[in-house]
Amino acid sequence: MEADQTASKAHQAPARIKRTRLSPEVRRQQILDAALVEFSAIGFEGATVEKIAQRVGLTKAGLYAHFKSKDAIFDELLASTMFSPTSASHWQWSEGASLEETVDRYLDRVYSFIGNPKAQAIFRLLISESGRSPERVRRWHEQIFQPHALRRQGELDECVAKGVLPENDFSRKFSLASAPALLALVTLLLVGEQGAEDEIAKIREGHRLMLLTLFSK
Amino acid sequence: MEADQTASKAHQAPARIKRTRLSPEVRRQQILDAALVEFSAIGFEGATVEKIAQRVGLTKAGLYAHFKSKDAIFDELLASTMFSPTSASHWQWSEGASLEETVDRYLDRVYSFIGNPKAQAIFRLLISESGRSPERVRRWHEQIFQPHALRRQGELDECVAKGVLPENDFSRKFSLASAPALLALVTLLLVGEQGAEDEIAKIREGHRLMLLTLFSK
Amino acid sequence: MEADQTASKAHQAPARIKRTRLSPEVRRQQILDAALVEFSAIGFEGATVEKIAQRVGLTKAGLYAHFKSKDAIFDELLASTMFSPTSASHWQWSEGASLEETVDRYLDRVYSFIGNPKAQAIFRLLISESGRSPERVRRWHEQIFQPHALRRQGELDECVAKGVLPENDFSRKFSLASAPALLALVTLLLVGEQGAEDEIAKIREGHRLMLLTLFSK
Amino acid sequence: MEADQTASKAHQAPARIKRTRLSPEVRRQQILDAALVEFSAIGFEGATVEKIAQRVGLTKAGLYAHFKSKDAIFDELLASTMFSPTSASHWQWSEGASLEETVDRYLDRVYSFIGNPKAQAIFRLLISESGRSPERVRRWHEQIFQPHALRRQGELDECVAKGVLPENDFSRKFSLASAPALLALVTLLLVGEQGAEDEIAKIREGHRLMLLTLFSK
DNA sequence: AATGAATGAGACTTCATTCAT
DNA sequence: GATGAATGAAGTCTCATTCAT
Repeated sequence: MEADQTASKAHQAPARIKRTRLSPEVRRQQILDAALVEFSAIGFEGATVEKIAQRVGLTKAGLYAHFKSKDAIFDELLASTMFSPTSASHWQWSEGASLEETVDRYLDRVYSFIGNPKAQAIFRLLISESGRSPERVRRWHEQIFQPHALRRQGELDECVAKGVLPENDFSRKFSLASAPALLALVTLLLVGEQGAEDEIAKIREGHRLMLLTLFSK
Repeated sequence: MEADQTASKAHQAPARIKRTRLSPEVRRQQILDAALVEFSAIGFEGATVEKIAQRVGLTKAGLYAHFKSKDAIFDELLASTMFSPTSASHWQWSEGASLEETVDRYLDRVYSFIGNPKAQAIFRLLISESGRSPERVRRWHEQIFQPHALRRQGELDECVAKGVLPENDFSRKFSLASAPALLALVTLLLVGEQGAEDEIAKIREGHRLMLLTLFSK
Repeated sequence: MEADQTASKAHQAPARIKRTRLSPEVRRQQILDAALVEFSAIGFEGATVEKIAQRVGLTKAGLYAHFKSKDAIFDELLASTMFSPTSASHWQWSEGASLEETVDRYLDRVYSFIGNPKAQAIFRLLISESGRSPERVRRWHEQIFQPHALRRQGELDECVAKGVLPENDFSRKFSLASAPALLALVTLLLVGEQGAEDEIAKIREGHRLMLLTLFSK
Repeated sequence: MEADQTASKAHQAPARIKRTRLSPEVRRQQILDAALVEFSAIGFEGATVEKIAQRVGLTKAGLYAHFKSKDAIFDELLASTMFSPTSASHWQWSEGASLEETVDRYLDRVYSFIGNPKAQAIFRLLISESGRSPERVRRWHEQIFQPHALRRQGELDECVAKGVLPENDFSRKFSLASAPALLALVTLLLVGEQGAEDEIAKIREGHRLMLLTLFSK
């Protein structure tokens, strides 16, 4: 089956890069980057070692000098820190900031995050592979996502401590407050970058109102 | 690569039965059902026609008497009405129901829906294939999902009309009010049925509070 | 592999004929006719029972009511009298005919014969299958072609007896005198009906001169 | 359908050899050679990539490293110079040679040529595929055969210029003078090497007389 | 570290043929 | 006699992986 013509740009042109000799670490990282794009675009089974290699400017055999198998690439990909959704803080307290300012800053960060192709790729890959490799995905959730979630919650808690946000059921569970952003991300994937802009804007606006309402007082 | 041992039960050893002759309508539906399970479990590329056929109790060639190609199965799957998330109403107004009762009834339905393996399969498939076949997924969104969303919003509107729910920014956009359920669905997929129960319960509880807060007054 | 677009017209449109109930003999003959077209066009291996059946307005299974197997069709085809190159006489003596008249009458018949799509199909089929089934083709040569050759030679002999043609080495071997017609037939197959007209005309003219020369005196 | 037991020797059980690594040029040529044998023996559709590969001592996948598809092999086969009927001259003038000597030398060459299994294979393949791929065969005729024919005619012309052969309608069209050899080739294919010897001898004898007669004076 | 020819396994698809209706 | 669903075998092609260079 031919994939749609309109496949996302990120996945186009695995054009053969010039042959270069690079340090192992750099190569490994290049390969992981390339693999993320390919795996996310057509899934683990659909992706081919050949294309991943091409994307890095290697032959298949050359790639095998760095990774034992396609599977090993996938494993390392899920384990890699690059797979942490983000390291940038979302909820950031700043001296004398109002609730509105804090919420708007949060929205800026989180909607910028979901617009990031890499984040989209990671999300798609995880959902896709949750069927084929539930164990690995669960492991990712525990080892990569949970710590990330703790950091996010920690940020929120600090905002509460500083009095910028109220202490209530909603500030106690950051993920609930983020749920609309997940809706936006899913919409983005299902509808595509182009068609989703309006819808995303609406979701974001609703998200803003919601946060202001839930965090009011 | 072998998929994890723990792969969801839905995706297991199909049993081969003796040669049976069925009407095209029945067979086609059987095939679509089987295909949904397989595609969702390992993606379109990973799924094999052989297994889909086995699951239906047919040989590969038998399957090809009903569908022109693997691709055609996928196409029809996305187009089939069965792919409409659900036809049961979510927001249901009833004479003299309180806000709490209405919200609880909604939560019952929506969390029962996301617990449904078929719904999970559809969601996973759509996200997975949004990379490989964005056009087809977009089409699904337009032709299958949008009408569904309109029905849901219509239900909500009726509750507002009957005075059960207030008219405000949140009742005007049902998807916003559903966002936490999406979070629950994603959590379910990433963590697995077993491990996610507690988390789901927490999300649901937060969801409930959120709705009561947003719809209060 | 897709065959050329330009495939000979004779092989086009195996359009489904209306379903009719016919006597076995008629059906068998229809099937043989259809099989000749298909076999000749793409060879025994390339031809499909399905298409042969369609061409007759039957389903595959229906065809099997008349022939035990694809192979049996082929066998009967080679054995059928229809496979005799022609039953019309080539060399025909007539009272007081001149050499030129006799030769021209012969040329009319033989060049009309090689222009006949059925004759072309038979020739192509025999050459093609001489690799796959040499035994069967040899049998055809013995049992179908040789008698035919004898008849042709008999006709020639009669012309000699009547004094229309001289008795010499060339009148003793009709096939030698026909060789240029074979050249024309092969040219026709290799170049196609359209492109070969001029060439055929030239060959025929040469053929005429040759016969007049060899049979002169 | 099993082909006859008596299928020509050229088309028999290929032996598998250990893994060998050869240069692309060598392999490609090996593959083309093998393909000619297989295609000619059972036609393009009947031939299998597996057998062609085996004949070369490769696996299917190995073969696909050199050719994109079965079709591509066929294309290149028809285009390859090896497909030129022969490069050796047929009509060769030599100082003071008599007509008889010149004719006999010609007959030696041309009957040796049609006895060559490769020539037979090419002829059979072209006739067979003239149904399935008329365009390609026509192209072969134009680009490969025509130049060959010109060379042959040129040789004849030189014999005329040197006074060895007369200038007349028959020396002006070499193909006419060759027609009996074509008859011999076709007889060879239809009857088989063994059974045709006598017949071939007779045709050749007739051919000789014919040439001497037509070229006399 | 890198290549490219080679491999074995397996995927999709087609087809001659059967069988219950 | 005819049908259409079903089958088993086989064919083309792809792909992860190996190995000699």
